[in-house]
Formats: sequence, structure tokens, C-alpha cells
Amino acid sequence: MSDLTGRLRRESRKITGPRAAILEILHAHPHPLTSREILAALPKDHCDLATVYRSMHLLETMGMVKRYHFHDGAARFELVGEGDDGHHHHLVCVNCSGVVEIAECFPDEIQKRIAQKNGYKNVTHKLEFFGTCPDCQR
Amino acid sequence: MSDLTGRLRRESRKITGPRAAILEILHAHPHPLTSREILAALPKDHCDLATVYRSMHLLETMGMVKRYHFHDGAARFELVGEGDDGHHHHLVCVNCSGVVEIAECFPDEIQKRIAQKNGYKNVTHKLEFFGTCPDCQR
DNA sequence: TTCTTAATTGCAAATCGTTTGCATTTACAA
DNA sequence: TTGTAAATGCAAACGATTTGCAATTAAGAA
Ligand SMILES: [Mn+2]
Ligand SMILES: [Mn+2]
Ligand SMILES: [Zn+2]
Ligand SMILES: [Zn+2]
Repeated sequence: MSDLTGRLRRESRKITGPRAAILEILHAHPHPLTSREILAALPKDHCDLATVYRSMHLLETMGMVKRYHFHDGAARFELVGEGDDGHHHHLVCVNCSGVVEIAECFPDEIQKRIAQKNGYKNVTHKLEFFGTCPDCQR
Repeated sequence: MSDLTGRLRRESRKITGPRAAILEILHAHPHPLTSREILAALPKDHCDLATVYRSMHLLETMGMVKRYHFHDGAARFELVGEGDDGHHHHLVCVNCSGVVEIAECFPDEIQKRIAQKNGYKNVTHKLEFFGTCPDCQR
């Protein structure tokens, strides 16, 4: 947690109450959360939704959180470890929205081939899996 | 094109001016288009944006178009061939938004393994590649 | 510790993509 | 030709996100 605030300080950003609280929430949650969910999880409902949005934007540009998009329109955020680049994928239940973290990734050789074949540089990917979780299969 | 109207008729949906025009546009464009882009491409600007949205919704539930999400918030649509299920992916330039159609797909064995390991059924995936296209590399 | 100031916040209004209610029009089968 | 369900236009409603602005505050300097 102190390493998180350290990263903020290093870029001359203030360590404010809302930010510390948001980082706590993200730290305590293993899965992507929407800005609204973060706000709801915040103790004492003490900051504005706009502040959550602004915080997520800042943390994202600092590489401290990753943004994900599942089936609904809302963005979801997950904390990224200090060294880690945070790249990974999810398996989402189309019925209950339950999320499973996935270790597998798109094969790098294939991605390299795609990049080269089309002359694109710095190619990355967004990949999410969708299906029906055990609980939702009747 | 007649097979498209046929699919509409088969479900007792009317073949209206706007719908025919929208199908023309989609047929003429090889890449995903936003509702707004479709409206702009429409001859004589003759239908309402709400009608485009309603049409895309209908065509999607009929399996005639596929919906995609790239980096911005807008949904994009592509026509699906009659027999085809339309599943495929794109390589999008993060600078100019140029799109390349990609033939490669996420390896099925790995997806099966992911599904089985987590007890999920009917697992599918959404996968898009992002990078810098040749023109945007200076 | 107090001062100074740029960074941050709350609040409300604005934006953007998308949806919806409703009165009016229209495709098309009988 | 006619009856009727389906489709449309228009404007208002929506949900997520952004932004302008005046008031507040963290944190380095003095
Ligand atoms: Mn995750
Ligand atoms: Mn395509
Ligand atoms: Zn990956
Ligand atoms: Zn695929």
C-alpha cells in the first residue's frame, strides 16, 4: 500500500483521502470494479462520483490500474501490481456477471505474425471470455 | 442483397426504405461502422438516428450484423454473411482508427481448457488487436 | 510552524452514445 | 382496397463519463 502512495508522490500528485480510500478498495477487491461500485464501497460515502472518475483516469495514466470492458457499458478497473504490467484476461458469466481471472493469453507467435503481416507496430490485444458459470447452469 | 430482405420477410419484419438503405451501406463497407457513420453514409440523409439504432438492434438479434467495441465508446456494426456466424477479429490503429480484418482466432483447445477448468458452458470470446498502422509510424 | 500555491475536490451543468414514449405513417397480407 | 401490426420521426429520457468553476487542501518552502 505504501508503494502505491509512493508512486503518487513520485509524480507530485497529492495523497488525498479519496485517493487513499480508492486504493484501499481496489487493493481489497480481486476483480474489476466500476466507478460506481468503488464509490459504493467507499467508507462513509465521502467523495463525489466525479472524483472517483478523475482518480481512475489518473491512476490509469500512471499505469496503476487497468481498464476493462465487459458486456455492459461501464468501464471496470483493477489494480496493477508494482512490477507487473497487469495484462491478463477474464471469463465473465453472461447471466450473473461473475468473474474468473484467466491465466491464459493469446499466443505471442500468432500475434507477432499478425503484426508483421500487416506492418503494425506495438501490437497488443484485448481479450475477454464469456459463458455461463456453474451456478447459472440451472 | 435479396437474401437479406428474404431474411427480414421470413420473420415478418417490413422491408422499409431505411432498412434497405442501411443494408446497402453495410454491404458496401467491409469494416465495422458506427450508427452515426451509417446515418452519414445514408443517401439523402433520409432517416432518423433513432431508426438506425433500432435497425441495428433488430439486425443484431436476427444475427444479420455483429456488434464490435473498439477503443472509443461507440458500437460498430458489420454485416454477417448468410451461412457464416460472423465470428472474427480486427487489428485497429490506435492513432488513425484504421481497421484490418484478421483471420486468426483464439485457439479452440485453449478456450476449451479454460471453459472446462472453470466449469463454464457456451464459452465464447471477444478479441481485438491494437497497434500503430504503417501510415502512422511517421 | 506558518505561508504559498498548485493540485484536488464538490457540485452542477454539459456531453456522448443510446433508448424510449407517443402520435403518425406505412408495408403488406387478406 | 382495407385493416392492422410494424415502423418511423421527434423529442425527451437515460446512464456513463466529462468538465467548468469556485472553494478547499496537501505538501514543499520559508
Ligand atoms: Mn483481473
Ligand atoms: Mn470485420
Ligand atoms: Zn493476453
Ligand atoms: Zn475468435
